Amino acid sequence: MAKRPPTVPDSELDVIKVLWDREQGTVREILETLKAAGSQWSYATVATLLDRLEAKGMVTSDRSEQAFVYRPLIAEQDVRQKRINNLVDKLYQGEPGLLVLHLLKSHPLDSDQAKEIRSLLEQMTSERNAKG
Amino acid sequence: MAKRPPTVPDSELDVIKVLWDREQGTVREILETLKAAGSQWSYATVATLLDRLEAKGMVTSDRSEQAFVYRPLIAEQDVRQKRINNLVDKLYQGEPGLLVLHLLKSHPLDSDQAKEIRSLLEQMTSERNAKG
DNA sequence: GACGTTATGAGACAGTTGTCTTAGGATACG
DNA sequence: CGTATCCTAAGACAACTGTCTCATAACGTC
Repeated sequence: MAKRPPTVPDSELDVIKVLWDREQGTVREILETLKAAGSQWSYATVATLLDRLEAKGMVTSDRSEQAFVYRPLIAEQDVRQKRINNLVDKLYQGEPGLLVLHLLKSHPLDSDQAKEIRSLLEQMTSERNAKG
Repeated sequence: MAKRPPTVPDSELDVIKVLWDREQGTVREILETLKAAGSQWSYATVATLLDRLEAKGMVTSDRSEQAFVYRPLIAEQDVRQKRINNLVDKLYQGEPGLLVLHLLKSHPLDSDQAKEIRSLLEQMTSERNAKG
């Protein structure tokens, strides 16, 4: 039964997000950043999470300093993409448009974003027209 | 450490989706439906998944016939909502608009949907204007 | 060179998920 | 009634997640 492909669960996500923000960091630095944001995790928890991320090839570490310095190997985009695809496949019949519709109906947007979305849509439509 | 709130993992989701479609069903009926859609699960797997869903209060069962008949207690909307909220919180800074933007940029829509989205947006905008 | 500070390694442990086996009870039908 | 069929119960088991403890190794300081 084909081993499941590696995923980035929520707790690991919190850790790698710090790396996306600051490009790199040691366990302690990440821990401090997370603490500042309200996390209660212990040093060991963060270290374990980084280990697991490394085992999955999502981050690398390099020991030039006293402590390992971790750097992300995957981009936030990749994780977003995976999560979206899963959501769309599982709950929106593979139709991203349905998800968009649902989002617009159930979640209020601020008007800047509404504007941006509209102009993006117009742009897409005119491109399509220009081509077709 | 507060127990985690109940979730509906992917495998259970496949099962409850069948119930959303047909309102209710026995283990065997669900199994057959899933098989028709390409699943390889055994009878026992489906039964376990239903048990777990029931333990979490997501479905009920009622034995009037020979076999238990299961019915969903939660709606697809609920699960969608939870998954979206998680996605938006974890990867879009709590801003649904960012997710919409991302979806539009990275996933092509067919033009019917594009139209629908545009008109929904227009409607929203005019409502806002009418009110404000 | 002994001592405290920090870092790593190893691994524990419970809860969740994905999937199944097996034993035993109820049903149906000859 | 005996046998084949279908059902439920019980639980197994490995992989994954969420968290942590503890031993031990390296570093810097007096």
